[in-house]
Amino acid sequence: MDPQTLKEKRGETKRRILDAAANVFSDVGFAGARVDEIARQAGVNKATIYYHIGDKKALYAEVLRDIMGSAFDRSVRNLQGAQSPEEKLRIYVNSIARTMDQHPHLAPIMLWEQASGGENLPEVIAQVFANVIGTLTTVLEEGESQGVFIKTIPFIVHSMVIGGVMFYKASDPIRSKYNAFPETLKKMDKRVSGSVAVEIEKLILKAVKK
Amino acid sequence: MDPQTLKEKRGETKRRILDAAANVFSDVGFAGARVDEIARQAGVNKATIYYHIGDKKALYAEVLRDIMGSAFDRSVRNLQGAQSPEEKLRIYVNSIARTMDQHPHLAPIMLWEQASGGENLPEVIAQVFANVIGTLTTVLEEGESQGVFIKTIPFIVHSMVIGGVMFYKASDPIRSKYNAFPETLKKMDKRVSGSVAVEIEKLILKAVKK
DNA sequence: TTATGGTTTAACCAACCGGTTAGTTATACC
DNA sequence: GGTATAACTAACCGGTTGGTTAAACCATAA
Repeated sequence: MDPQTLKEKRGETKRRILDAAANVFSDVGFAGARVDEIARQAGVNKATIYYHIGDKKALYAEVLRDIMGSAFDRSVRNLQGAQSPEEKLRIYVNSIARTMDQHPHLAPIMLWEQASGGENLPEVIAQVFANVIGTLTTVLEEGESQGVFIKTIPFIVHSMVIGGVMFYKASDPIRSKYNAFPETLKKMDKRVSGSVAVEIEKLILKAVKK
Repeated sequence: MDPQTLKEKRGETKRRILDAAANVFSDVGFAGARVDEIARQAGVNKATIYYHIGDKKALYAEVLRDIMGSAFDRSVRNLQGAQSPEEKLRIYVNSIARTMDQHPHLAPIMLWEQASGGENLPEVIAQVFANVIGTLTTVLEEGESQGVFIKTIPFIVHSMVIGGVMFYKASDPIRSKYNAFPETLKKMDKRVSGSVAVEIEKLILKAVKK
Protein backbone atom coordinates (compact mmCIF):
# COMPACT_ATOMS: atom_id res chain seq x y z
CA MET A 1 0.00 0.00 0.00
CA ASP A 2 1.44 3.27 1.18
CA PRO A 3 5.15 3.69 1.14
CA GLN A 4 6.36 2.94 4.63
CA THR A 5 9.48 3.45 6.57
CA LEU A 6 10.94 0.39 8.21
CA LYS A 7 9.84 1.55 11.63
CA GLU A 8 6.26 2.00 10.51
CA LYS A 9 6.35 -1.41 8.91
CA ARG A 10 7.76 -2.99 12.03
CA GLY A 11 5.07 -1.43 14.16
CA GLU A 12 2.30 -2.40 11.82
CA THR A 13 3.44 -6.00 11.53
CA LYS A 14 3.69 -6.34 15.28
CA ARG A 15 0.23 -4.84 15.66
CA ARG A 16 -1.25 -7.29 13.17
CA ILE A 17 0.39 -10.17 15.03
CA LEU A 18 -0.86 -8.99 18.43
CA ASP A 19 -4.40 -8.45 17.13
CA ALA A 20 -4.53 -11.87 15.51
CA ALA A 21 -3.07 -13.47 18.62
CA ALA A 22 -5.59 -11.75 20.89
CA ASN A 23 -8.32 -13.04 18.65
CA VAL A 24 -7.14 -16.63 18.63
CA PHE A 25 -6.20 -16.75 22.32
CA SER A 26 -9.59 -15.35 23.31
CA ASP A 27 -11.34 -17.92 21.13
CA VAL A 28 -9.50 -21.08 22.11
CA GLY A 29 -7.18 -20.20 24.99
CA PHE A 30 -3.47 -20.73 25.29
CA ALA A 31 -3.39 -24.51 24.96
CA GLY A 32 -5.88 -24.49 22.10
CA ALA A 33 -4.17 -21.74 20.15
CA ARG A 34 -2.13 -22.73 17.11
CA VAL A 35 0.76 -20.50 16.19
CA ASP A 36 0.16 -21.30 12.52
CA GLU A 37 -3.40 -20.03 12.82
CA ILE A 38 -2.24 -16.80 14.46
CA ALA A 39 0.27 -16.31 11.64
CA ARG A 40 -2.45 -16.98 9.07
CA GLN A 41 -4.83 -14.43 10.61
CA ALA A 42 -2.04 -11.89 10.86
CA GLY A 43 -1.18 -12.46 7.20
CA VAL A 44 2.38 -13.16 8.17
CA ASN A 45 4.79 -16.06 8.08
CA LYS A 46 5.06 -17.99 11.30
CA ALA A 47 8.74 -17.20 11.67
CA THR A 48 7.91 -13.49 11.67
CA ILE A 49 6.18 -14.00 14.99
CA TYR A 50 9.27 -15.60 16.46
CA TYR A 51 11.42 -12.84 15.01
CA HIS A 52 9.33 -9.96 16.37
CA ILE A 53 8.11 -11.36 19.65
CA GLY A 54 9.37 -14.80 20.58
CA ASP A 55 7.80 -18.12 21.44
CA LYS A 56 4.16 -18.86 22.16
CA LYS A 57 4.43 -18.01 25.84
CA ALA A 58 6.10 -14.66 25.18
CA LEU A 59 3.43 -13.90 22.62
CA TYR A 60 0.69 -14.65 25.11
CA ALA A 61 2.28 -12.46 27.77
CA GLU A 62 2.61 -9.65 25.24
CA VAL A 63 -1.07 -9.94 24.35
CA LEU A 64 -2.07 -9.81 28.00
CA ARG A 65 0.03 -6.71 28.59
CA ASP A 66 -1.32 -5.15 25.42
CA ILE A 67 -4.98 -5.71 26.27
CA MET A 68 -5.11 -5.52 30.05
CA GLY A 69 -2.15 -3.37 30.88
CA SER A 70 -3.68 0.05 30.55
CA ALA A 71 -7.35 -0.82 30.18
CA PHE A 72 -8.34 -1.24 33.83
CA ASP A 73 -5.81 1.23 35.13
CA ARG A 74 -7.14 3.98 32.93
CA SER A 75 -10.78 3.16 33.49
CA VAL A 76 -10.63 3.01 37.27
CA ARG A 77 -8.57 6.18 37.43
CA ASN A 78 -11.78 7.93 36.38
CA LEU A 79 -13.21 7.75 39.85
CA GLN A 80 -10.58 10.02 41.37
CA GLY A 81 -12.63 12.96 40.21
CA ALA A 82 -15.89 11.91 41.84
CA GLN A 83 -17.03 13.29 45.19
CA SER A 84 -19.26 10.94 47.13
CA PRO A 85 -18.58 7.23 47.73
CA GLU A 86 -21.90 6.46 45.98
CA GLU A 87 -20.78 8.30 42.89
CA LYS A 88 -17.40 6.56 43.00
CA LEU A 89 -19.04 3.14 43.28
CA ARG A 90 -21.23 3.99 40.32
CA ILE A 91 -18.23 4.97 38.25
CA TYR A 92 -16.39 1.82 39.33
CA VAL A 93 -19.16 -0.42 37.99
CA ASN A 94 -19.50 1.53 34.78
CA SER A 95 -15.76 1.68 34.18
CA ILE A 96 -15.50 -2.07 34.38
CA ALA A 97 -18.48 -2.56 32.11
CA ARG A 98 -17.20 -0.08 29.56
CA THR A 99 -13.74 -1.62 29.59
CA MET A 100 -15.23 -5.06 28.94
CA ASP A 101 -17.19 -3.74 25.98
CA GLN A 102 -14.30 -1.79 24.52
CA HIS A 103 -12.05 -4.83 24.60
CA PRO A 104 -14.11 -7.79 23.43
CA HIS A 105 -11.22 -10.17 24.07
CA LEU A 106 -10.85 -9.13 27.69
CA ALA A 107 -13.58 -11.24 29.30
CA PRO A 108 -12.73 -14.49 27.48
CA ILE A 109 -9.01 -14.15 28.12
CA MET A 110 -9.61 -13.37 31.80
CA LEU A 111 -11.77 -16.48 31.98
CA TRP A 112 -9.11 -18.64 30.34
CA GLU A 113 -6.54 -17.19 32.68
CA GLN A 114 -8.65 -17.73 35.75
CA ALA A 115 -9.52 -21.26 34.75
CA SER A 116 -5.85 -22.08 34.44
CA GLY A 117 -5.13 -20.58 37.86
CA GLY A 118 -3.07 -17.79 36.38
CA GLU A 119 -0.73 -20.18 34.59
CA ASN A 120 0.61 -17.52 32.25
CA LEU A 121 -0.35 -14.33 34.04
CA PRO A 122 2.49 -11.77 34.11
CA GLU A 123 3.21 -10.17 37.47
CA VAL A 124 2.40 -6.73 36.00
CA ILE A 125 -1.16 -7.75 35.27
CA ALA A 126 -1.64 -9.23 38.72
CA GLN A 127 -0.56 -5.83 40.02
CA VAL A 128 -3.23 -4.14 37.91
CA PHE A 129 -5.89 -6.45 39.36
CA ALA A 130 -4.66 -5.76 42.88
CA ASN A 131 -4.91 -2.02 42.22
CA VAL A 132 -8.50 -2.29 41.03
CA ILE A 133 -9.48 -4.26 44.13
CA GLY A 134 -7.58 -1.82 46.32
CA THR A 135 -9.42 1.12 44.80
CA LEU A 136 -12.81 -0.46 45.42
CA THR A 137 -11.81 -1.33 48.98
CA THR A 138 -10.92 2.30 49.64
CA VAL A 139 -14.24 3.48 48.25
CA LEU A 140 -16.25 1.02 50.34
CA GLU A 141 -14.32 1.82 53.53
CA GLU A 142 -14.67 5.53 52.89
CA GLY A 143 -18.42 5.07 52.53
CA GLU A 144 -18.56 2.98 55.67
CA SER A 145 -16.69 5.49 57.78
CA GLN A 146 -18.93 8.26 56.42
CA GLY A 147 -21.92 6.21 57.53
CA VAL A 148 -23.45 5.89 54.06
CA PHE A 149 -22.44 2.27 53.39
CA ILE A 150 -22.92 -0.81 55.54
CA LYS A 151 -19.94 -2.92 56.59
CA THR A 152 -19.05 -5.28 53.76
CA ILE A 153 -16.27 -7.58 52.60
CA PRO A 154 -14.91 -5.54 49.68
CA PHE A 155 -13.47 -8.49 47.74
CA ILE A 156 -16.85 -10.18 47.72
CA VAL A 157 -18.47 -7.05 46.32
CA HIS A 158 -15.71 -6.96 43.73
CA SER A 159 -16.30 -10.63 42.90
CA MET A 160 -19.99 -10.02 42.37
CA VAL A 161 -19.42 -7.04 40.09
CA ILE A 162 -16.60 -8.32 37.93
CA GLY A 163 -17.69 -11.95 38.15
CA GLY A 164 -21.22 -10.91 37.28
CA VAL A 165 -20.14 -8.85 34.29
CA MET A 166 -17.85 -11.58 33.03
CA PHE A 167 -20.45 -14.29 33.53
CA TYR A 168 -23.05 -12.23 31.73
CA LYS A 169 -20.81 -11.53 28.76
CA ALA A 170 -19.25 -14.97 28.48
CA SER A 171 -22.54 -16.81 28.78
CA ASP A 172 -23.87 -15.13 25.66
CA PRO A 173 -22.58 -17.68 23.12
CA ILE A 174 -23.89 -20.52 25.29
CA ARG A 175 -27.29 -18.90 25.72
CA SER A 176 -27.71 -18.34 22.00
CA LYS A 177 -26.49 -21.80 21.08
CA TYR A 178 -28.84 -24.04 23.03
CA ASN A 179 -32.59 -24.23 22.70
CA ALA A 180 -32.85 -25.06 26.39
CA PHE A 181 -32.70 -21.31 27.01
CA PRO A 182 -35.85 -19.24 26.47
CA GLU A 183 -35.96 -16.48 23.86
CA THR A 184 -35.73 -13.78 26.52
CA LEU A 185 -32.29 -15.05 27.52
CA LYS A 186 -31.13 -15.59 23.96
CA LYS A 187 -31.97 -12.07 22.89
CA MET A 188 -30.38 -10.18 25.77
CA ASP A 189 -27.99 -7.34 25.00
CA LYS A 190 -24.48 -8.48 24.16
CA ARG A 191 -23.12 -5.23 25.51
CA VAL A 192 -22.83 -4.69 29.25
CA SER A 193 -22.10 -0.99 29.43
CA GLY A 194 -25.71 -0.01 28.78
CA SER A 195 -28.76 -1.32 30.61
CA VAL A 196 -26.84 -4.22 32.15
CA ALA A 197 -24.39 -1.91 33.90
CA VAL A 198 -27.29 0.25 35.04
CA GLU A 199 -29.00 -2.75 36.62
CA ILE A 200 -25.82 -4.02 38.31
CA GLU A 201 -25.10 -0.51 39.55
CA LYS A 202 -28.61 -0.28 40.95
CA LEU A 203 -28.39 -3.64 42.71
CA ILE A 204 -24.91 -3.11 44.12
CA LEU A 205 -25.68 0.36 45.41
CA LYS A 206 -28.87 -0.86 47.03
CA ALA A 207 -26.93 -3.73 48.56
CA VAL A 208 -24.22 -1.65 50.22
CA LYS A 209 -26.14 1.51 51.07
CA LYS A 210 -27.11 1.97 54.67
CA MET B 1 -5.94 -57.25 45.49
CA ASP B 2 -9.41 -58.44 46.37
CA PRO B 3 -11.05 -60.84 44.02
CA GLN B 4 -13.60 -58.88 42.04
CA THR B 5 -16.46 -59.67 39.79
CA LEU B 6 -16.26 -58.29 36.29
CA LYS B 7 -19.03 -55.82 36.99
CA GLU B 8 -17.32 -54.47 40.07
CA LYS B 9 -14.06 -54.23 38.20
CA ARG B 10 -15.66 -52.43 35.30
CA GLY B 11 -17.34 -49.96 37.60
CA GLU B 12 -14.22 -49.27 39.58
CA THR B 13 -12.05 -48.80 36.52
CA LYS B 14 -14.54 -46.45 34.93
CA ARG B 15 -14.73 -44.48 38.17
CA ARG B 16 -10.96 -44.16 38.34
CA ILE B 17 -10.90 -42.94 34.74
CA LEU B 18 -13.66 -40.38 35.32
CA ASP B 19 -12.01 -39.08 38.50
CA ALA B 20 -8.64 -38.72 36.82
CA ALA B 21 -10.26 -37.09 33.80
CA ALA B 22 -12.20 -34.61 35.96
CA ASN B 23 -8.95 -33.74 37.67
CA VAL B 24 -7.00 -33.17 34.47
CA PHE B 25 -9.80 -31.37 32.63
CA SER B 26 -10.33 -29.02 35.56
CA ASP B 27 -6.61 -28.28 35.71
CA VAL B 28 -5.87 -27.65 32.05
CA GLY B 29 -9.18 -27.70 30.19
CA PHE B 30 -10.20 -29.79 27.22
CA ALA B 31 -7.59 -28.59 24.76
CA GLY B 32 -4.80 -28.77 27.31
CA ALA B 33 -5.72 -32.22 28.59
CA ARG B 34 -3.56 -35.13 27.46
CA VAL B 35 -5.23 -38.49 27.24
CA ASP B 36 -1.93 -40.09 28.24
CA GLU B 37 -1.88 -38.04 31.43
CA ILE B 38 -5.45 -39.03 32.29
CA ALA B 39 -4.53 -42.67 31.76
CA ARG B 40 -1.47 -42.24 33.95
CA GLN B 41 -3.45 -40.67 36.79
CA ALA B 42 -6.09 -43.36 36.50
CA GLY B 43 -3.42 -46.04 36.63
CA VAL B 44 -4.75 -47.51 33.44
CA ASN B 45 -3.54 -48.08 29.91
CA LYS B 46 -4.64 -45.42 27.48
CA ALA B 47 -6.49 -47.91 25.33
CA THR B 48 -8.62 -48.85 28.34
CA ILE B 49 -10.13 -45.38 28.20
CA TYR B 50 -11.11 -45.89 24.59
CA TYR B 51 -12.39 -49.35 25.43
CA HIS B 52 -14.62 -48.22 28.29
CA ILE B 53 -15.71 -44.76 27.25
CA GLY B 54 -14.62 -43.61 23.82
CA ASP B 55 -12.61 -40.74 22.43
CA LYS B 56 -11.53 -37.59 24.22
CA LYS B 57 -14.76 -35.74 23.47
CA ALA B 58 -16.93 -38.57 24.75
CA LEU B 59 -14.79 -38.73 27.87
CA TYR B 60 -15.22 -35.00 28.46
CA ALA B 61 -18.99 -35.21 27.99
CA GLU B 62 -19.12 -38.12 30.42
CA VAL B 63 -17.17 -36.12 33.01
CA LEU B 64 -19.52 -33.15 32.64
CA ARG B 65 -22.58 -35.34 33.04
CA ASP B 66 -20.96 -37.06 36.00
CA ILE B 67 -20.11 -33.84 37.84
CA MET B 68 -22.82 -31.41 36.82
CA GLY B 69 -25.69 -33.67 35.92
CA SER B 70 -27.26 -34.13 39.30
CA ALA B 71 -25.37 -31.56 41.37
CA PHE B 72 -27.32 -28.41 40.50
CA ASP B 73 -30.59 -30.18 39.95
CA ARG B 74 -30.53 -31.73 43.38
CA SER B 75 -29.29 -28.63 45.14
CA VAL B 76 -31.82 -26.24 43.67
CA ARG B 77 -34.65 -28.70 44.26
CA ASN B 78 -34.14 -27.88 47.94
CA LEU B 79 -35.97 -24.64 47.65
CA GLN B 80 -39.27 -26.24 46.78
CA GLY B 81 -39.82 -26.76 50.49
CA ALA B 82 -39.31 -23.14 51.50
CA GLN B 83 -42.19 -20.76 52.06
CA SER B 84 -41.33 -17.13 51.44
CA PRO B 85 -39.47 -15.79 48.40
CA GLU B 86 -36.82 -14.43 50.77
CA GLU B 87 -36.22 -17.88 52.21
CA LYS B 88 -36.12 -19.39 48.72
CA LEU B 89 -33.58 -16.83 47.55
CA ARG B 90 -31.44 -17.61 50.59
CA ILE B 91 -31.54 -21.32 49.83
CA TYR B 92 -30.73 -20.64 46.18
CA VAL B 93 -27.52 -18.81 47.08
CA ASN B 94 -26.49 -21.41 49.63
CA SER B 95 -27.30 -24.33 47.34
CA ILE B 96 -25.02 -22.96 44.67
CA ALA B 97 -22.26 -22.26 47.16
CA ARG B 98 -22.52 -25.71 48.71
CA THR B 99 -22.52 -27.41 45.31
CA MET B 100 -19.37 -25.52 44.34
CA ASP B 101 -17.62 -26.63 47.51
CA GLN B 102 -18.74 -30.24 47.25
CA HIS B 103 -17.44 -30.53 43.70
CA PRO B 104 -14.06 -28.80 43.57
CA HIS B 105 -13.78 -29.40 39.83
CA LEU B 106 -17.07 -27.70 39.08
CA ALA B 107 -15.99 -24.06 39.06
CA PRO B 108 -12.85 -24.57 36.96
CA ILE B 109 -14.63 -26.73 34.42
CA MET B 110 -17.48 -24.24 34.16
CA LEU B 111 -14.92 -21.50 33.57
CA TRP B 112 -13.14 -23.49 30.84
CA GLU B 113 -16.49 -24.25 29.27
CA GLN B 114 -17.62 -20.65 29.40
CA ALA B 115 -14.35 -19.38 28.03
CA SER B 116 -14.69 -21.72 25.08
CA GLY B 117 -18.26 -20.56 24.43
CA GLY B 118 -19.68 -23.95 25.32
CA GLU B 119 -17.56 -25.72 22.71
CA ASN B 120 -18.08 -29.14 24.26
CA LEU B 121 -21.12 -28.57 26.41
CA PRO B 122 -23.67 -31.40 26.10
CA GLU B 123 -27.28 -30.32 25.56
CA VAL B 124 -28.30 -32.05 28.81
CA ILE B 125 -26.06 -29.78 30.85
CA ALA B 126 -27.31 -26.66 29.09
CA GLN B 127 -30.78 -27.82 30.11
CA VAL B 128 -29.66 -28.04 33.75
CA PHE B 129 -28.35 -24.47 33.59
CA ALA B 130 -31.59 -23.27 32.04
CA ASN B 131 -33.54 -24.94 34.85
CA VAL B 132 -31.49 -23.22 37.53
CA ILE B 133 -32.04 -19.83 35.91
CA GLY B 134 -35.71 -20.61 35.45
CA THR B 135 -36.07 -21.46 39.11
CA LEU B 136 -34.47 -18.21 40.23
CA THR B 137 -36.63 -16.26 37.79
CA THR B 138 -39.75 -17.78 39.31
CA VAL B 139 -38.61 -16.93 42.82
CA LEU B 140 -37.86 -13.32 41.92
CA GLU B 141 -41.12 -12.86 40.04
CA GLU B 142 -43.03 -14.42 42.90
CA GLY B 143 -41.41 -12.00 45.32
CA GLU B 144 -42.14 -9.09 43.02
CA SER B 145 -45.81 -9.94 42.64
CA GLN B 146 -46.08 -10.36 46.43
CA GLY B 147 -44.62 -6.91 46.81
CA VAL B 148 -41.55 -7.99 48.80
CA PHE B 149 -38.98 -7.71 45.97
CA ILE B 150 -38.30 -4.84 43.63
CA LYS B 151 -38.48 -5.32 39.89
CA THR B 152 -35.21 -6.87 38.66
CA ILE B 153 -33.70 -8.57 35.66
CA PRO B 154 -33.42 -12.14 36.99
CA PHE B 155 -30.60 -13.23 34.74
CA ILE B 156 -28.45 -10.36 35.98
CA VAL B 157 -29.07 -11.36 39.57
CA HIS B 158 -28.16 -14.91 38.59
CA SER B 159 -24.99 -13.67 36.89
CA MET B 160 -23.96 -11.78 40.00
CA VAL B 161 -24.52 -14.76 42.29
CA ILE B 162 -23.01 -17.56 40.23
CA GLY B 163 -20.45 -15.32 38.56
CA GLY B 164 -19.51 -13.93 41.94
CA VAL B 165 -19.11 -17.36 43.51
CA MET B 166 -17.10 -18.66 40.58
CA PHE B 167 -14.90 -15.59 40.46
CA TYR B 168 -14.26 -15.81 44.18
CA LYS B 169 -13.34 -19.48 44.07
CA ALA B 170 -11.34 -19.39 40.86
CA SER B 171 -9.36 -16.32 41.84
CA ASP B 172 -7.92 -18.10 44.87
CA PRO B 173 -4.86 -19.62 43.16
CA ILE B 174 -4.08 -16.27 41.53
CA ARG B 175 -4.46 -14.35 44.78
CA SER B 176 -2.15 -16.71 46.65
CA LYS B 177 0.41 -16.80 43.87
CA TYR B 178 1.25 -13.12 43.44
CA ASN B 179 2.70 -10.79 46.03
CA ALA B 180 0.79 -7.92 44.45
CA PHE B 181 -2.19 -9.01 46.56
CA PRO B 182 -2.26 -8.07 50.25
CA GLU B 183 -2.26 -10.74 52.95
CA THR B 184 -5.96 -10.20 53.65
CA LEU B 185 -6.80 -11.33 50.14
CA LYS B 186 -4.33 -14.21 50.16
CA LYS B 187 -5.69 -15.69 53.37
CA MET B 188 -9.38 -15.58 52.53
CA ASP B 189 -11.43 -18.74 52.96
CA LYS B 190 -11.13 -21.18 50.07
CA ARG B 191 -14.61 -22.44 50.79
CA VAL B 192 -17.63 -20.42 49.71
CA SER B 193 -20.42 -22.20 51.55
CA GLY B 194 -19.56 -20.57 54.87
CA SER B 195 -19.08 -16.89 55.53
CA VAL B 196 -18.77 -16.06 51.83
CA ALA B 197 -22.21 -17.43 51.06
CA VAL B 198 -23.58 -15.58 54.08
CA GLU B 199 -22.18 -12.29 52.78
CA ILE B 200 -23.43 -12.83 49.23
CA GLU B 201 -26.82 -13.83 50.59
CA LYS B 202 -26.93 -10.68 52.70
CA LEU B 203 -25.97 -8.41 49.80
CA ILE B 204 -28.30 -10.02 47.27
CA LEU B 205 -31.27 -9.99 49.62
CA LYS B 206 -30.66 -6.37 50.50
CA ALA B 207 -30.36 -5.57 46.81
CA VAL B 208 -33.67 -7.08 45.72
CA LYS B 209 -35.79 -6.46 48.81
CA LYS B 210 -38.32 -3.68 48.59
C1' DT C 1 24.43 1.16 -8.33
C1' DT C 2 25.77 -1.40 -4.70
C1' DA C 3 26.61 -2.78 0.03
C1' DT C 4 24.17 -3.23 4.37
C1' DG C 5 21.15 -4.80 7.70
C1' DG C 6 16.55 -5.19 9.18
C1' DT C 7 12.52 -8.00 7.73
C1' DT C 8 10.04 -11.82 5.78
C1' DT C 9 9.62 -16.28 3.82
C1' DA C 10 9.57 -21.36 2.31
C1' DA C 11 11.06 -25.46 3.80
C1' DC C 12 12.05 -28.33 7.30
C1' DC C 13 12.39 -31.12 11.77
C1' DA C 14 11.75 -33.41 16.14
C1' DA C 15 8.53 -34.11 19.56
C1' DC C 16 4.00 -34.79 20.67
C1' DC C 17 -0.56 -36.70 20.80
C1' DG C 18 -5.05 -38.84 19.74
C1' DG C 19 -6.39 -42.97 18.36
C1' DT C 20 -5.82 -48.06 16.73
C1' DT C 21 -4.41 -52.86 16.58
C1' DA C 22 -2.95 -57.22 17.66
C1' DG C 23 -2.21 -59.84 21.32
C1' DT C 24 -2.52 -61.25 26.58
C1' DT C 25 -4.65 -62.07 31.00
C1' DA C 26 -8.61 -62.50 34.05
C1' DT C 27 -13.29 -63.86 34.76
C1' DA C 28 -17.71 -66.09 33.76
C1' DC C 29 -20.31 -69.76 31.90
C1' DC C 30 -21.62 -74.55 30.88
C1' DG D 1 -11.99 -78.53 32.75
C1' DG D 2 -12.56 -76.21 28.79
C1' DT D 3 -14.23 -72.49 26.11
C1' DA D 4 -16.28 -67.94 25.27
C1' DT D 5 -16.03 -63.37 26.57
C1' DA D 6 -14.72 -59.28 29.02
C1' DA D 7 -10.87 -56.40 30.54
C1' DC D 8 -6.60 -54.82 29.77
C1' DT D 9 -1.91 -53.82 27.68
C1' DA D 10 2.37 -52.82 24.76
C1' DA D 11 3.55 -51.13 20.74
C1' DC D 12 2.67 -48.56 17.06
C1' DC D 13 0.80 -45.07 13.42
C1' DG D 14 0.05 -40.91 11.11
C1' DG D 15 -1.13 -36.36 11.40
C1' DT D 16 -0.17 -32.13 13.92
C1' DT D 17 2.44 -28.48 16.05
C1' DG D 18 5.93 -25.49 18.18
C1' DG D 19 10.00 -24.01 16.86
C1' DT D 20 14.39 -23.45 13.65
C1' DT D 21 17.18 -22.31 9.68
C1' DA D 22 19.01 -20.56 5.66
C1' DA D 23 17.98 -18.00 1.94
C1' DA D 24 15.39 -14.17 -0.27
C1' DC D 25 13.56 -9.55 -0.09
C1' DC D 26 13.75 -4.64 0.20
C1' DA D 27 14.35 0.10 2.05
C1' DT D 28 18.10 3.05 2.82
C1' DA D 29 22.80 5.20 2.94
C1' DA D 30 27.13 5.66 0.56
